[in-house]
Amino acid sequence: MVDLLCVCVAGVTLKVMEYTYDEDLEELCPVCGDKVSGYHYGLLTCESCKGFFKRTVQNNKRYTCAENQECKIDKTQRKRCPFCRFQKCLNVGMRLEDRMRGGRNKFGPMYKRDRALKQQKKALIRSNGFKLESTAPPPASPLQADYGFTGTLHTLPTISKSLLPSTPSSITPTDYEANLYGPPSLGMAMQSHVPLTTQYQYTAFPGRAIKAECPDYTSSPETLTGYPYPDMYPSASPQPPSLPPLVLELLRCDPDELVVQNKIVTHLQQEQNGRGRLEKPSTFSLMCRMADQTLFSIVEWARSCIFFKELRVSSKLFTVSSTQYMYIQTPCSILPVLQVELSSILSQAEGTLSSLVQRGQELAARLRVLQVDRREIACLKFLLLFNPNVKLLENQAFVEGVQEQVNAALLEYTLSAYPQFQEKFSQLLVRLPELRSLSTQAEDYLCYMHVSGEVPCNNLLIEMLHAKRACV
DNA sequence: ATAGCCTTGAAG
DNA sequence: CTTCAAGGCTAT
Repeated sequence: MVDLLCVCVAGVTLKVMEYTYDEDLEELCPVCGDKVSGYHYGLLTCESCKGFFKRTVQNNKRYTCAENQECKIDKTQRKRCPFCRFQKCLNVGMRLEDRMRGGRNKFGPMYKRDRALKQQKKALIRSNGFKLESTAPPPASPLQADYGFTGTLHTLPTISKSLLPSTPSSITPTDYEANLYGPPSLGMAMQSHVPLTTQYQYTAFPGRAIKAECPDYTSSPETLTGYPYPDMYPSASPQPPSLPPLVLELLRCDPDELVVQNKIVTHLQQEQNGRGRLEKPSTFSLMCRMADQTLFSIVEWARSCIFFKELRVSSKLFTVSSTQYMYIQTPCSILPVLQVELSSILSQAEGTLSSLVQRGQELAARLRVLQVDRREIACLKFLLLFNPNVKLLENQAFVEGVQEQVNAALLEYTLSAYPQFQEKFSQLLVRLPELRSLSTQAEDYLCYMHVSGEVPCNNLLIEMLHAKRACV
């Protein structure tokens, strides 16, 4: 249970704006911005860039750039510098991998997965009325001319199907989506409840005087999967202490870790099943995909949570620059299910990654010592999401208000739940900067890997990265 | 050389 | 059978 407590940090900025329906969701060619005509050589591109890439490779063309090899490529200027155009083709991920005329080639399963990913994104946007603002493709970096063409595309580790827990053998797009959004109890819990949005004005903390009757299931420790009340700090009475209303509310929209974990595992299995067992394992790629799925869960959570909804009403465009977001338990509990040993990651991974994992584990260990329970985790997540230190937020006052409220609720809770451990509150808060710095390090690493072309394309993680660079 | 349209043909 | 990306063709 709590011994599985572990931390996954996503260095993430969610740039969110109210979605207007006249804005088209159509994809643009990542090379020149023209209209896409389908998947070509690994990704969605326009007809002309497809033809250009084909000609270049088929006829073994060599171009030279008259400028500094950093020409802008767009629809009107794409003819100007074939060198830079081809460079961009490679940089955005066009590949000639064992292609064949007609039919489905090796890219086939990848296209399918990519489509599924886009479906997810669309559904996310539709369902919450937000648009995840993703920005232009990565800046064309001066990579070696012979960059690419070798397997950065198919590097997911082979996960033996037979060893994994059983999953539905096939998932239709509909099933897939349903699976993504989980049981209705997760996201919908909010809507079926009293309109608490009015209860928690950011200016006024409802006050400790208000004691909830706690009719809710969240008040019963037995139903809190994974985070039982530690017996080490027994409260005076056999019944659980009543929770501050805000803590209750935060818990209510906090998804069950196991459910989240299951969703991610299922997705990874599905991916792997569509991929076959031939490909070589790559730890990094697996972790990217894991992180990517974790992100979906984060977005899910954020959109269903109380204060986030408030923000949306009060501001047209804002950036939840929660740069640091803690996700509990993900890698350490998922990896064993996937039959991947953490130690093997540490040995396989090169320096930076393994030091990241190590730091994460150390932090997790420190949290473990604190016996963080589920209610506290729910609070910590909010404290990370609504981070007033990030100046990009428009409604600074609101964010600070949230911080204040959550802080107060957490303090109240820890004091009443763990009277023997008076410093628990401050001990918890002291971990936040560590989390943030780990998150930043993870982000930098991801950025570096992305520039080197190592991150699988069409990764939500990367989109977030771009969104962040764009608004800093 | 470019880019829009056409044909092919494996996979579902 | 249909789908749809790779490759071919050709007016610009």
